[in-house]
Amino acid sequence: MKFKLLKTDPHSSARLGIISTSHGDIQTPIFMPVATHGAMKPLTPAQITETGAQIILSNAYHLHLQPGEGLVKKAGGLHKFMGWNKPILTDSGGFQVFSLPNKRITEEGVFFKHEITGSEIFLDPASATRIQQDLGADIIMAFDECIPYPCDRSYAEQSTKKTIRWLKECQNAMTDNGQALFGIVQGSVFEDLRAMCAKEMRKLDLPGYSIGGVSVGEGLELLKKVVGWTVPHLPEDKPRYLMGVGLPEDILESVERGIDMFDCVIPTRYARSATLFTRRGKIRLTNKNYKRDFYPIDPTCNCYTCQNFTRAYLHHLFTANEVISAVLSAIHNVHFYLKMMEEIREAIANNTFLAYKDHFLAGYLGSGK
RNA sequence: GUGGCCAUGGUGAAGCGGUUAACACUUACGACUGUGACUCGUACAUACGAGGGUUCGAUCCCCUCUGGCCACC
Repeated sequence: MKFKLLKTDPHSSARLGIISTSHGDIQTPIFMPVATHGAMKPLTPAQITETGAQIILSNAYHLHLQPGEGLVKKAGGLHKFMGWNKPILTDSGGFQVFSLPNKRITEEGVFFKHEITGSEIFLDPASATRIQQDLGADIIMAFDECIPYPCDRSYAEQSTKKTIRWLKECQNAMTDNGQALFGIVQGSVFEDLRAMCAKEMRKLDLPGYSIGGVSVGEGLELLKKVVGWTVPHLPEDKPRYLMGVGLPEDILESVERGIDMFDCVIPTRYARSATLFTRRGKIRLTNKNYKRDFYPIDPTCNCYTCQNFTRAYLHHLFTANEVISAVLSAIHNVHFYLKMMEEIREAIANNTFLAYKDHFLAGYLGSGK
C-alpha cells in the first residue's frame, strides 16, 4: 500500500490524496461502508459497486467467530470469498472490547464470551494480527482498547499506554505479505495523552494512522478537539483514518481538520430503520407524511433508488416490512455518503472546501429543521 | 321461549369498592457513529356496553335494557 498526498487545502487542513493497493486505488478523503461479516447488510457486491464504494470495512472479530479465518483463507482470502475485488480494510476486534458486554480485559489481551456458543475466546495483538493476515485485507488495524467515554484520566493513561504496547506487538507479528498495518491513537479526551500516543506511534513508522475512541458519546465539539489535538502529531505523508465516524457533519468537520478516511455503520443501519439522508437533512420514511409523497427520497439524487422509486413506495415497503425497503434505502444512503465525499474531493481540488462545507451544512442542517 | 356466562382503548387482555385503570401488540414521534433486518426511549382509555340504584365513594355490588356466547326446549 502506498499513499500519495496530492494537495492540502490552502484554507484548512483538508487534504486530497490517493491510496494505492494491489486491489486498486482509493481517492481520499473517502468513506468506507461497513460489511462486518463480509457482507454489507442488505447489498450485493454489485450494488455496493454501484453506490460508488472504493473500499469497504470488515471485522476480524466477527469473521473469526464465524466462519473462522481458516475457512476464509482456504476460500482464497476475503476478497474472493465475498466476491469483492476492490480494497478491503479489516478492523481488529478492538472496538468489540468496548462494545460487547461480556469481556475481561487484561494487560495481555481480552477474553470474550462467544455470543452464540457461550465459549470463551481470547484475542491479543498477535492473534488479532494473525487473523487479519489470514483474512487478507489490504489494510489491517492494530488491536487496541477503545476507551469508553467518559473515562477518568488514570484509566485512560494506563489504557493508552497498553494500546501503544499492543501496537508494537502487532507490528512484530506482521509478516511481509503486502498488507498495511494502521496504528490507532487513543487517549480519550485528554490532549496530552492524545499527543503522547500519536508521537509514540509515529516512531513506529507505520503506513497509516487512525484515531480511535471517538464517537462513543463525547459529542461533536469534543470530537473536533480530539482530532485537532491528534492530527498535528501525525506524519503528513501517511493516511489518517478517523474510526467509526460518522454523521455528515462529523465527516465535514474532520476533513477540515485533516482526516482522509472514515467508516461508519450509520448509512446502512439508518437505512434499515427508514432514516434516509437528503440534502435538506435526514428524513424518516415511516413517518405518515410520506404516505402520499410521490417525490424521490432526494430529488437531487441520481442513485438507483431515487431514479426509480418514490417516498410513498418506500413508506409502503417499510410498513409492509418488505426486505427491499432496506436494500433500496441502503443504496441511497451509501450513495449519499460517497457522493458527498466525491464533492468534498472536488472542492479541495478547487480550493473551495470551506465554501462547500458551509453550503452543504446550510442545506443539510437547514433553516426549518 | 327458558336457564347460565360475559360485555374494559385500534387489538389481545389485567384489575373486581377508594387519589395516576397493569401489561403486551398496533399506532405516532424520537434515538442509533471501528453494525443482530436488532434494540431502546417517549406518547396514546376524563374512561371500564346503556340507563337507573346502593354507598362518603363504583369499572368492581343490585335492577332494567341492549349486545354476544353456551346449554336446554
